[in-house]
Amino acid sequence: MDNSSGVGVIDKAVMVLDTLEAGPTSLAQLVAATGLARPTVHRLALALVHHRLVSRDMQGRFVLGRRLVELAAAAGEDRLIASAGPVLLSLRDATGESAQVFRRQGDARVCVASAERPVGLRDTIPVGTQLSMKAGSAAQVLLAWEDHERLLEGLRGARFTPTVLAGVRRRGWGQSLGEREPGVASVSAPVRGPSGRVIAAVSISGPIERLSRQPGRIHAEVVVQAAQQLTEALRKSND
Amino acid sequence: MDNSSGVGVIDKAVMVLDTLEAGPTSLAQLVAATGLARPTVHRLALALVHHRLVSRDMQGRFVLGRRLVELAAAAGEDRLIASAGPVLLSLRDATGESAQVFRRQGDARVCVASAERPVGLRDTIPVGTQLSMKAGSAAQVLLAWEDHERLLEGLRGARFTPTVLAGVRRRGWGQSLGEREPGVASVSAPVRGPSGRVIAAVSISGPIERLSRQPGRIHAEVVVQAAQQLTEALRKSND
DNA sequence: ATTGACGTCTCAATATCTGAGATGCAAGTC
DNA sequence: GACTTGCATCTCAGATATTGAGACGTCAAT
Repeated sequence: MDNSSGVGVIDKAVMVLDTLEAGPTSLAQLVAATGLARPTVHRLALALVHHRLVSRDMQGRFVLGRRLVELAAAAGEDRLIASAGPVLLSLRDATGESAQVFRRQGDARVCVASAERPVGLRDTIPVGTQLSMKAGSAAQVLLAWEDHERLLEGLRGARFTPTVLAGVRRRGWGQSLGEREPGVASVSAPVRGPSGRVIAAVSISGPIERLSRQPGRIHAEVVVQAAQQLTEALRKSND
Repeated sequence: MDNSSGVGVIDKAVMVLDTLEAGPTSLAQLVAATGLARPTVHRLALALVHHRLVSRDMQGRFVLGRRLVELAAAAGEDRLIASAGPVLLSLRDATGESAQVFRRQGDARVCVASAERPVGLRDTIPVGTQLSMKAGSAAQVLLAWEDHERLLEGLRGARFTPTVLAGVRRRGWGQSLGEREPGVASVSAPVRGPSGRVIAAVSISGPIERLSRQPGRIHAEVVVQAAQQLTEALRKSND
């Protein structure tokens, strides 16, 4: 494989990062592994330290830095949001309701993607909105597959019960009526990461009058399908 | 803050990565955000794409790349291993037994750090060793706090039972006698990440003759303390 | 058909990067 | 204590890699 990108300094800096992937590495070892001149490696490594892409351990060895974890988190978020767009548009059109993707963030859930029903009575949840983990079908789904203790902690003060969460796990989806806001119904299903763990929830929401008092009966199938499409899309873009 | 590292190309490349942290960005937007000349940004961005630190979405916009996730995973592993060393040495000395840290990897657990008892009858588990998730106190601890379905899946074919795992959750530690290997006893406790989730297990292991048929009764306290020290060390190095 | 915005490419000029060699320090050996 | 070795850090003359103005191609809007 041609390893030259056309920008020599970046090629060399990446050689340093690649070498550090194996673990803490002294300057001498970096020189040996990269084949570069010692002052060159020294200067590049210090530049990467300056930008927190690399740091130094107690023995002065170079190690990969925290900034990489920050950038990686942003990269992961990008992929979820990129994949969610078309899936939510399809779901909105199939159901005629607004559709969203939520992620958990501590004691709240955050809307990270949204496709709104364009006309008439509709539930509007702008991207970035933080909602409670104590109410709503998305909260149920984000909680249902947590470990026992976190599940019990999450249920404290919640508008739903352990029995409801057991139902969510059995059926693979959740529904709510007026939990987050009077008059609003919703249906949600889990998005799973490559390891199978629930990382997000796909939801539709709208007025009870239109979604009925059993919104899951009508809409669960397409919501579950949309969530599975998103799970598949994320798995594929890992390859 | 002085933003110049002494290597101009790296400074500029990092400006591009920093800008992309906010999400998919066109070339024009990168030019505006970085203040660099258009061909410069173009060349640097293509070089980062070449090394998979950046990629392009369906609209041709630049996005943070998958290589960052790979490097971040390595960075995380580095920190666990770096923090584990002194903790395991203390634990080995306090108990007189070999001490290890295990992480889960699919259907196996892997020893990522180890401090061996130097003399006499001892249990040796070299770093990198893969062991079963179906036997041993570390397997119990890595499994006990999983969600209900993953917990049930993990119990299939296991040498321990749901009742044993409930005890692990209640006490905060697990013990085993001859599960992984006849004549070997072990005690393990959970290491938790910043979100509180179990990410690794601290263990001691040795002959039943020395550890007794109730190794937890004697050693659980220091194993739990060692695991909590490691949890704290990881939390601190996030700041 | 024309215009404007954007992405991509070229290449002369020069600013940056390189790396040989020097220096400082710590650890090991005698 | 003196000496040697190995490693990290620093300097700076010279080479070259990088820069960015300008050209070109494409596409969407008018």
